[in-house]
Amino acid sequence: MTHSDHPALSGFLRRLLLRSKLTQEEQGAILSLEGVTVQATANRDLVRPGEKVSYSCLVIEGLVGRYDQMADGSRQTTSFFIVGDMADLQSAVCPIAGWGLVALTNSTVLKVPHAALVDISTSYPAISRAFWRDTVVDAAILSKWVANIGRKSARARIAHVLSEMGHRMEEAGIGTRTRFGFPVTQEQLADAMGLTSVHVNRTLRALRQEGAVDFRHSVVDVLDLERLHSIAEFDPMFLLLEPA
Amino acid sequence: MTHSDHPALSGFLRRLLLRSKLTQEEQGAILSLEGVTVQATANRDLVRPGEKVSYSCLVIEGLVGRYDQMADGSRQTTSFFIVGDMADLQSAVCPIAGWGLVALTNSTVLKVPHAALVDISTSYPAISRAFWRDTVVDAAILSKWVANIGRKSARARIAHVLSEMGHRMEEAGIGTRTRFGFPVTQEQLADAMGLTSVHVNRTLRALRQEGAVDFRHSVVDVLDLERLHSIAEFDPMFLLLEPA
DNA sequence: CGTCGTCTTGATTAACCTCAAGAGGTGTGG
DNA sequence: CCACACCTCTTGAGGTTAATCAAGACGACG
Repeated sequence: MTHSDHPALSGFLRRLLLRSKLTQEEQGAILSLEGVTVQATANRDLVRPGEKVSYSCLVIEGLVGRYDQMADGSRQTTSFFIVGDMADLQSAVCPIAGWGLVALTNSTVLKVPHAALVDISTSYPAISRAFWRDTVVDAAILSKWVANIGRKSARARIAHVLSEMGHRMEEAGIGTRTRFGFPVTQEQLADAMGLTSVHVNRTLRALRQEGAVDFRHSVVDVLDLERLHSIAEFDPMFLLLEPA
Repeated sequence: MTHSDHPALSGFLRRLLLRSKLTQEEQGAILSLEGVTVQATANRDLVRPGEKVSYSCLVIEGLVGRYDQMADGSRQTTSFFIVGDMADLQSAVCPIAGWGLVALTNSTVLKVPHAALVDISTSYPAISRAFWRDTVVDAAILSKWVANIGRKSARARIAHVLSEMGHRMEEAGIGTRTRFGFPVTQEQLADAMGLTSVHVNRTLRALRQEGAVDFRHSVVDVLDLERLHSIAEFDPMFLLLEPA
C-alpha cells in the first residue's frame, strides 16, 4: 500500500467534485484511500475478461480501455479511461464482469481495494451517491456510443469520439478541447468505433481535408470546433455535468 | 400517491434481490415506496430527451424503451425495460439526461419520487449499494450492446438481443427463455439494433428458416436455444448475476 | 368492409470491409 | 551511427453487407 493522499487520488476527487458536492471530511476520506501502484506496457491486460477482481483501477498515467472480445478474435472497445478515471469503479459492487481492461499505451494504475471503497461508501452516504453517479456517467457515455455506432456514419462517429475525449480531457485538466494528446493507434480507434483501421484512416484524412480535425502522431488538433461538433451532432449535455 | 406495498414494487424488489442481499427491514422500505401510476399508449414519450425529472419510472405493465434521437429523425433505442425494471433509476442522482423514455406498447408505469429513493438509500447503505448495482447491470447490458452493434452481423445481433430478452423475461418471471411475449414491431427492433426494418425482416426470416428462432405476432419462440446462443455468442455472465 | 399500420419482397445503391502492397517511423543491436 | 526489424500508416482494387426506394400483401380494428 502506498501512503495516504496519493497525488493520483486528487485527480479522482476532482472528477467526483465535477458532479457531486462533498464535505471536507468526505473529501479527506477519498484522499486517504490507499492502493498498490502497478505499471503496464501497451496492450497488456489489466483485467482479463471474466476475471474476478477485488480492487478497482484508478488511472494515474496513460490510457486504459474496456473491451469485449468476440469469438473470431475481433475486439470492441467500449470505453476509454483517462488520468483520474476509476476504470472499473463498478467492480466494487459487481466483482465479476464479462469485459476486460487493457492498457492502450504504457500506463500506471492504482489498484484500490473494493473493501476500502465499500467502507467509505457505507460510512458516507454522499460518497455512495457520488460513486453511484460516477457509474451513471459511465452508462450515459455508453448509451451515447450505442447511438453513435448504431446510427451514425464513420465520419460522424469519429468526430463524436474526438469531441467527447476533448471535452473529458479538458474537464480532467490534461489538455484543451481543441488540442490534446490521445495516444491510440488507428487500429485501436477502429476497435472503439466498430470500424476497420483502413476505414478509420480514410475517414481521418477526410476530416483533416475538410478542415475539421487533424489527428496525427497521438495528438488531436481540432481545426474547427464548431464544424467538428456539427459533424458529430455533439452535445456535451450527455456528460451529465449537473452537480447535485 | 398510491398506498404502500403496491404490487408492482414486489417485481422491483425481486429484481434487486437477484443481485443484492437485503434484510427484512430493507425489503420493507422498498415495498413501502409510494408513487403515482400513469398509463401511456404505444409510442408516447414518458420522458422527453433532455427533460429534467423528479421521479423514476418503474414499469408495471408493458414495455418501455430508452432512446437517442438523431438530427435526421432516426432513432437508436439503447435499452428495453420490462415489468419490474426501474427504467431510469439513475435519474435519482442525475435528473437531467440526454435520452428519452418511450412506451413501446401500451404501458403502465409507477412514477416514484427521487426524494423517496434518495431517502431510503441514505438510510440504508445496503439499499444504496443495491441501487448502484442495478445501475451497473444496466451499464453492463449497454456495454454488450456496443459490442454487438459494433462488431456483429445483423444475424448475430438479433439472435443476441432475443437471447438477452429471454433471459431477462425468465428472470423476471414473465415467460421462459424459450418462449416469451415481446411486443415490438420490426421497426422498433431495427431502431434497437442499428438496422433498418427491411433488413430486420429479412434477417428474422433467415433465423426462422435455419430453425433457430421464430419471432412473429409479438411472441418469441426459440426453436433451438443452443443454436441461437451459438449464433449470438451469448453468455449470460454479462448480466452479472452474482448476489453480494 | 374499409383503413391504417405492419410485414414482405424485389431491385438498385452506398457504405464499409477485405486483401494486398508499399511507405513512413521508431527502437534496437551490431 | 547505421542497418534492420517491426509496427503503424497509407493507398488501391474489388467484394459484401446492409441501406434505400418502391410496391403489394397481410392483419387488426373500427
